Amino acid sequence: MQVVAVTIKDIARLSGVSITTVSRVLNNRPDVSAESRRKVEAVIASTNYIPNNSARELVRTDSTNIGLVVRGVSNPFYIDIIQAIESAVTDAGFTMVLQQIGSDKDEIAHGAIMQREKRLRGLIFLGGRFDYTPEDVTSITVPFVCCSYTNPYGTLLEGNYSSVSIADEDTAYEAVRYLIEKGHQRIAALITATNDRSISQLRYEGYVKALRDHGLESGGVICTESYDIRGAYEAMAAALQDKNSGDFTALFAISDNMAIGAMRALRDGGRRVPEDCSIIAIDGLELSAYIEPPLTTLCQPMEQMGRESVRQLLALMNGEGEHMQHILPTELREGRSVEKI
Amino acid sequence: MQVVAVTIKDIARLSGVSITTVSRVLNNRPDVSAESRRKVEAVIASTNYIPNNSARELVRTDSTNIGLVVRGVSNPFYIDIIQAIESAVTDAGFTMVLQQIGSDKDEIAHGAIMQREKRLRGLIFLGGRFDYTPEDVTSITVPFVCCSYTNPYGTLLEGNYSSVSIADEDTAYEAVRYLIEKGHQRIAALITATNDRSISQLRYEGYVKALRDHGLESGGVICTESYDIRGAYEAMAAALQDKNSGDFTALFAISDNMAIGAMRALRDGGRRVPEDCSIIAIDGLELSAYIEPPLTTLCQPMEQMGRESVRQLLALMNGEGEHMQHILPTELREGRSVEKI
DNA sequence: GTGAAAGCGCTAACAT
DNA sequence: ATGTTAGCGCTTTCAC
Repeated sequence: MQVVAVTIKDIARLSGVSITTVSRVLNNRPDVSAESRRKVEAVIASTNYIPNNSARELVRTDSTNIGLVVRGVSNPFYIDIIQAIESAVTDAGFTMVLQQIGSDKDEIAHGAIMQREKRLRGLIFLGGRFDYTPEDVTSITVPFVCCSYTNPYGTLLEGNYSSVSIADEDTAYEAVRYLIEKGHQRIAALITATNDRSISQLRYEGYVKALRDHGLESGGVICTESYDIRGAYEAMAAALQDKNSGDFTALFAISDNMAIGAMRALRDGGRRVPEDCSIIAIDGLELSAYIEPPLTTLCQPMEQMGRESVRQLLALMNGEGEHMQHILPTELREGRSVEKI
Repeated sequence: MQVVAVTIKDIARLSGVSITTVSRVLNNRPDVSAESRRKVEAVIASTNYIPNNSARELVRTDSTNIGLVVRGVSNPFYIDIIQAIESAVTDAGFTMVLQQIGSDKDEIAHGAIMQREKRLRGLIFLGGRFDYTPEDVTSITVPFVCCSYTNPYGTLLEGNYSSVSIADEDTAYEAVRYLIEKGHQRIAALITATNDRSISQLRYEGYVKALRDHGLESGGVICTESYDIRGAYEAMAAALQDKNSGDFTALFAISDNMAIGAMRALRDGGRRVPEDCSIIAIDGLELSAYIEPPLTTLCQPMEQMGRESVRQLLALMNGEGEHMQHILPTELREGRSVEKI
């Protein structure tokens, strides 16, 4: 099955012109006679010739590649962002090169490798770590933008990197305040961990602050193993078994996905949603509006987040923009998962 | 921001050895003295040097790349398959190169290009067209496997290509028979089109056959613009407005996603699920088990489908296997979306 | 309008 | 154990 590749040399030989002329045809250069062009194109078509990209990239000094490193393959929240980024990148005349990596991998290292391999002009990180050090960042020598997260713990200087995200802590605060305004006093939180330096931690901190500002005790903090539905289901099911937990009238979940898992566990435990337990979440997946009951959630502007990341990156690439932390607003989408009590 | 790249030559110069020695260190060859290796590694670390992959791939004759072309970016059904493929490919010592393309794009053309650019040893197509011609296929000169679909209309000879999929028509038949066994007589179908040569058409044919075999009339065929939730919602909502439609006690949806959209539209139209309308679908998304009511669906063995595709591909690559159409079984997962009447 | 020749960064004989 | 050398397939001066 080993096929001997057709090269530019073969095309040149078969069409009776030089390699240079073939190259010109390949790159749509004007300085080729119609006659030569026709011959070369005919040979290319008949041989199924496809230029070797490695060779092209090796010799070319410029490129139009923008890299996108996505951390955490199966996060449904990313899909719309990826599409927005892809279309914005394409609109700007660049090519998006996507790389997915597991949540246990280091996106900076991958980005650095990709930058060289693909001769990237810029990089976007989607869903990355929070604790970059200035040294980490030096391995990336092209402009980059953090999309959907920022560097809240100040391990980077604000003027030294760019990000586009929501205000996680504030958004969580708003979600919890919404529940409080609906009369809830015992509000539980469904998170991954209180101190894992992740989005979960930020949203948890918003939850804590909202409770404190309103003089409320926590209705329980339920931690999951993972961000997925099943993890949320199991954590909630376990919490309901626990006699010390479960005494809450409302739940704040850090993601729609986790809210859906928790909702099922609540029902399986004999609690109705929202009659016995209200639920609010953050993310705003399209799906969440279709389930029963429709989930009340704070929507991230995914489309805008993607486009804004690209806009910022292009500005940096052109040497125009300053580094900045772009904070986008979220929007409450009321479903029927929260009830006034 | 234009950074002059560090090359192997610089590393050689800075560490006082030849380029070859650096190359040996890079490729973990044994024939380098500990001393040289140490020096080279130190220089590499201090310069953040990353080998230029284009140059490596250009000169290498072999590669360990297997390409995966995914058609239709946002299909949630693919995510588990992709992960299964990735892990199987990695386990076999190969690297998976993923490329997503829109449903309006031609995966064969992309695969052909990718094959050359990435020096692929094999290709897997996930979610492709049904109507390949033998000529289309000639542009792919490495072994390939069609995953999740096959070539049911016989435009290819069976012994000339490989595929791993479910029996779409039979599975749809089974779904509809399940509804019939539950006492339903007026069963509607939610599909994209009756004759678009897609999975939708195959499943529609299974629906038609099941009705015919049981002497039933169709309860209505509802066609959507697209495979997504919203498209299904709108199509169903429109059907319910139509006085001539809507006279069904059960719905067969060709995908979980579409079932979820339809379920919402039914409820918004004042119908309870399953009391007023039962629903069954095909796919078996994890999510579908968590919604209310849990969706009754015929699960595709996504994990197995991915692994089997890789197994078949590796066999072809080794010149061992024969071309074959692998048909995997589906499994009924009963939720509570179907009621006996 | 066309071609010869240099070289992109790297690997792999083939010396030594 | 190490270095010298010849290309991989392509683009790009620079002549003509």
